Amino acid sequence: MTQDNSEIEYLQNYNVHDYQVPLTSVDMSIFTVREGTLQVLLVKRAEHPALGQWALPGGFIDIENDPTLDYTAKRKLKEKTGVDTPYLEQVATFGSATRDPRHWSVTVAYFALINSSSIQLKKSVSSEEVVWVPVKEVVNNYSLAFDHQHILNACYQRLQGKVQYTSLPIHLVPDSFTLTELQATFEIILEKKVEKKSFRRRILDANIIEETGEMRVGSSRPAKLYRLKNDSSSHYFTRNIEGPR
Amino acid sequence: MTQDNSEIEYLQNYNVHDYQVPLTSVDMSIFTVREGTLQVLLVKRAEHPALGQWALPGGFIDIENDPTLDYTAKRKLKEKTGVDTPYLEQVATFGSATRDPRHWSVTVAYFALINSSSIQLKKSVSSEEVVWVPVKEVVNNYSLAFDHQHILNACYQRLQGKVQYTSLPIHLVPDSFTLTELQATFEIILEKKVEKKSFRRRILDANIIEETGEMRVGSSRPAKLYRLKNDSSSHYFTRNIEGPR
DNA sequence: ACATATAGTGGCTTACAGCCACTATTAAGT
DNA sequence: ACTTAATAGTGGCTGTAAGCCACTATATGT
Repeated sequence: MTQDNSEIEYLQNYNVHDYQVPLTSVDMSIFTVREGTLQVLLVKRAEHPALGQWALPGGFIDIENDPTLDYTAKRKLKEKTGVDTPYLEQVATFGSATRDPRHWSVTVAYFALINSSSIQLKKSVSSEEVVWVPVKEVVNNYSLAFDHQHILNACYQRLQGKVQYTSLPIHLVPDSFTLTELQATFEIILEKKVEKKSFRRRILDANIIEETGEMRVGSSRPAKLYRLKNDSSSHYFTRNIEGPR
Repeated sequence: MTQDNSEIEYLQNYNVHDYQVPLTSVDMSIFTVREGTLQVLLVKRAEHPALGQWALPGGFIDIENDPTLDYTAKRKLKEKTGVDTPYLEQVATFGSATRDPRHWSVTVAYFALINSSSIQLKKSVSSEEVVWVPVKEVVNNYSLAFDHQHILNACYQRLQGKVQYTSLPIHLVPDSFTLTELQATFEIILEKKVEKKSFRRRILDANIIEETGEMRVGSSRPAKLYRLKNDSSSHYFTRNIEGPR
């Protein structure tokens, strides 16, 4: 069915402000692994409401300039970190009459994974106060603005859950990495040890990484460096990683 | 940090209509298994825009009366089907400048699973035209309003994906069911045969159902009837179901 | 009684994760 | 030069849950 005259007329007379609509925003958990822990980026709110409180970065959709919701998320990420091509995943949407003191409000939560070598970039981008904080610390003894604690929890649980059966942590290590470094990243997120042999079999059999030809040299036997293969997205395993009992 | 005077003042002067906000709605894929296929409920749009086209049931958040987004979804479901306590899961949120001709628009997609014995109820609830259509048919040769085809696809893929490692189809069979009936439901969604013995082991070992004590009698050996155990949510298996090669 | 049909099981095979000890390869210390 | 420490990487067995398929069990219909 195509547009007829009555539809054209309807659209001409349509005015958004005739309706009560919720506020709609995007909030993100930007994760990285630094200093041996999973950390999340927080900003200190520079405006009302919740002025001065720590919060997840986010903001309203820019109706004039954002073509899509994903674009809004990417824009926010770039504003805070300077990072352009992260792993970005939509997690869930939270909406209620009470989560924002201003109005009925809806927020779409995303998480982004950026590797620790990208995070230099963030410093000079914005004048806001911005910090990296270990997720565990935030979950246990921080108080974030609005329901951001709850949102962060949802993002963290999604991440932790997916690490059981995907190769997501590849996006948290630098472009070239050793298997031991990758395993350590898995262990940090899972909060448990992973068995070396089965980990290596799993990753190698998945056929998602390739040797760079280079080696990482240190104070002992050098290790092969790998990179992500086609830059294709994530691999899904058919079994969960279990780890030693 | 608690509210100070400047925050109170800010909130008093706040007016939603000073800002450009997107329209925000909820759309749902309501699934059931009927006549041996997975079907989805469609409504014929009775209003502009896309008047007369088939669409997923959904609508705007009722700012005055809906406390949460989930409530909006439940309300819509009840309006269309009369069903009160379905399995309801949020799938994803789609937002762009172009998906609705009226305005920048955001929609939160849910799917609901209801069992085939509940669907009597739907008839008299609303005067709108409402139909059950096999999902495969819609995906292949229907044209739905807005981006609803795309939304349906996302819901369908989420469902199909989760059936590999959860017990979701329990919500698509009547309150008491035989293992063979449950297996058939899995097979319909997965679009492949499932091996009888391993299916039964898997479900029984998960400890999520219990015998009712009754039997389903037919034209051959009667089968034990089971019910969902604690009404607890879904079980997650650590391995995907594979099915015969 | 016997055929038919579906319910339900026994017991082997297969796939892949865990386990753990063994070998390999480097830098640093003497 | 040789030894030690340290981390990289592997061989080969065990364990778990899925697949396979033939077998038994229990009803109805004639």
